[in-house]
Amino acid sequence: MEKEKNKNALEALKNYTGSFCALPEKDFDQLASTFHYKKYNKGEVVLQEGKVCRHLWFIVKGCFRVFSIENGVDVNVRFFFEHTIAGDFISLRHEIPSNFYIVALEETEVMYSYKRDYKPVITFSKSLITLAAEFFANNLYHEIEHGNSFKLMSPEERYNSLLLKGPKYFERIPLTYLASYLGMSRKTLSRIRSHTSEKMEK
Amino acid sequence: MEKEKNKNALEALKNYTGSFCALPEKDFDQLASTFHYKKYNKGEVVLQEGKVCRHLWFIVKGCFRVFSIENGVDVNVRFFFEHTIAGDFISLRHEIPSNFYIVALEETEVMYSYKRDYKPVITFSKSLITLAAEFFANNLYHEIEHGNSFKLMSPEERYNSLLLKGPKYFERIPLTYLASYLGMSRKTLSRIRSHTSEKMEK
DNA sequence: TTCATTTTGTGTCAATTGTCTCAATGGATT
DNA sequence: AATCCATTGAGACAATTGACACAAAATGAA
Repeated sequence: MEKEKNKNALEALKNYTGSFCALPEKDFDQLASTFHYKKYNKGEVVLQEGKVCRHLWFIVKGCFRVFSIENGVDVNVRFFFEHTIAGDFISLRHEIPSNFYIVALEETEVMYSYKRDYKPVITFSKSLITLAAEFFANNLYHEIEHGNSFKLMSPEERYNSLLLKGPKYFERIPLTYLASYLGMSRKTLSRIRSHTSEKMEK
Repeated sequence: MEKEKNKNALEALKNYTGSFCALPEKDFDQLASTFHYKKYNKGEVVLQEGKVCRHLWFIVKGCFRVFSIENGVDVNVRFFFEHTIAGDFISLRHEIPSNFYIVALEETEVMYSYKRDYKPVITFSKSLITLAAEFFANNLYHEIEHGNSFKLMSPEERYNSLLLKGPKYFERIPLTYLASYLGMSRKTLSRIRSHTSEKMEK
């Protein structure tokens, strides 16, 4: 049973890496061998603020939210859904304490891998370095677009562009968390929503 | 004379790549051979909105601003200073028309390289792929931090954190451009500045 | 220097957004 | 069914921010 889950999870991981670049079987297997299966309960803390992030997580099923507490207020900076690689990339890279909490929003299955395990494997394989470069490039483009949205768009436009990214945000993430992710108060988000549904009725 | 400039520029490029990872002489030379020297006048358009970005620019001296015109308003999303690599990375990667203008804010000297020239060189060298991965990772971290600043900080805190990044922003970039980069109106930026200088006097 | 242009600071007023609050809603659990 | 708890929507009011306009200051060119 546990083996079965592991197999499916590795299959998903293989699809994920494959979406960036084709890896020789051997290289994928070596990378995959550094990953371990784990399940988090809803609400379980994945990474504690102040701790160095020493793994990354490939999410097989479920999602994480990344947040910090600023003056007692819960501010969500990011969400990770299934079939993406999660982690505090800044803490991972510089091996400094994380400024964020990571918590499972749902019951979440992951494959996780320690940096001390995957790093040397990647360093010695050209195809895995290419994978890493593609991964960072891909993340960079999404960060740029998300960051630009704060300069180029009004709160309402940011809301609409999140709608376009798919319904999963609104189906699975409480609005309170989405509000801070969109850089607005819960009240503003609520106003936008009632405003747009009014329009819909007309 | 032109050769002399070229030599200095390549020296700067070498320092820059060296800050990410040590490259074998041969690999650096191959990469460097794809770069050409060019000088832009102040105000000169480097990339036109709607055009595909086909090069990247290593800035030897001077700076670029990246902006788009939203409803007739000039919104600055990024600045590139000397000793960094500039470009519209999204347009470059996907070879789609850029949403942005890039314009020289000062008289600017660059080494530029076409993607069609540098891409194949990088692809065949493990150390150059590593360089690319480090480059993307480094940019990603800065983008993450900048993006988070819109969720975690007030306009005034964003202003202060830009001050901490060094005086070059305020010495070389008109406040009008900085305001939109910081996601606030010129009026708000001006208020913050007069507010903080009041405090300084007390 | 002189003139034109760009950049900046600020006043006024309107619009937007936020804080605080509480009641309604909807699950989940027993 | 009854209870608990997390989530949501919205009212009242305050604070922040923005749009517009204009004058002062700085900059650059002739």
